[in-house]
Amino acid sequence: MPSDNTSQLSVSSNLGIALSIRSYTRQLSQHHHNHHQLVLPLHGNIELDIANDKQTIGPKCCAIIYQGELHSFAADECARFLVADLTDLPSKYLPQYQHYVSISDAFYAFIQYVEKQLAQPEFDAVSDTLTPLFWSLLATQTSTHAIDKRLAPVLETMATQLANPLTLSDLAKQAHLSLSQFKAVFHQQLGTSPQQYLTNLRMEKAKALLSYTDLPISLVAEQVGYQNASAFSRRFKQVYGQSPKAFTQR
DNA sequence: TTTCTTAAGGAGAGACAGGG
DNA sequence: CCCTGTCTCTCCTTAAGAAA
Repeated sequence: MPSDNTSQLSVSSNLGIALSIRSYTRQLSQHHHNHHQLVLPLHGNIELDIANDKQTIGPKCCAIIYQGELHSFAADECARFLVADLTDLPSKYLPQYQHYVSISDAFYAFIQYVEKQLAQPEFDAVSDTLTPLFWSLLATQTSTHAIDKRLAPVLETMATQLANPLTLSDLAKQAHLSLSQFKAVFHQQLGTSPQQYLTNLRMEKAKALLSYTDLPISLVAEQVGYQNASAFSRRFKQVYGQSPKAFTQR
C-alpha cells in the first residue's frame, strides 16, 4: 500500500526477474506480493518486519521475502537498495525460509555494478545480460548463510547508531559473548573484523549522504560517527581514493 | 573442543597548524 | 570551508598459551 517511494530505475526480463534501484521516503505498511522479493541494501539501512521476523540490515546483507509473506519496512532517508522481484528462487533458498542472509563480497560488488549500469542512459545495451547474471550469482552463492542470532542485535545497533561512539566491548556484551569470542564469531559470520565492518558502514552511509544530500562535509562526518572532520576526510579518501569534496563534484 | 587471557604491534581517531 | 601533514594516544587485532 504504499507508497511514497521512488522506484527510480528498473530492468525486467523473460526469466521472471525484475531488478530495480529504489529509495523510500517513508515506511511501507504491511503488504504482500504474489512473487518472491529480495531486498539488497546498497547504501544506508532498512528496517524490515517479514512475517514478524524483524531485523535492520545494511550493505552486504540480503532480505528474502517469500511469496505471500506479509511484510513491512522503513528505511533511512538516504538509503538506496536493489529490489529483485522473482517468480522463482534458486532451490537452495526454498526449503529454509531464512529471511536474512549475508552475501559474498563478489555478489555485493555485482549489485553495485547493477546500480551503476541502471544509471547509464545507454543501459538497454547491457540490460539483457544483467538478470541472467543476477540469477547465476544468486544460485551459485556459496558464502550465503543465515546471520547468527547473537549478532543480529549487534548488526542492528551498528546500522542504526553509526553516529554514536560504539566500543567492541559494549557490542560484545550485547551479543552475550566475551570480547574474543565476539570478534571470532563476527569474523566467521561476516568475513571481516567488527571495526572494519563498522568503518565500511560509516563510509557507505557517508557516500550516500554526499550523493543524495547537500550536507556540508563536517555534518556528514558527524552523522557517520566522526567527531573530527579531518579524520573523516582522511578515511574517506583512503577508502574511495578521493576526498569527500571531490566526490560530491563528480 | 571451546572459551578466555595476555601482550605486542598496528591502525585509527583526535588535536592542531598551515595552506588552498 | 576543506584538505593534508604530523604527533600523540587509545583501543583493536592477532597469535599464543592457559583454563574449563
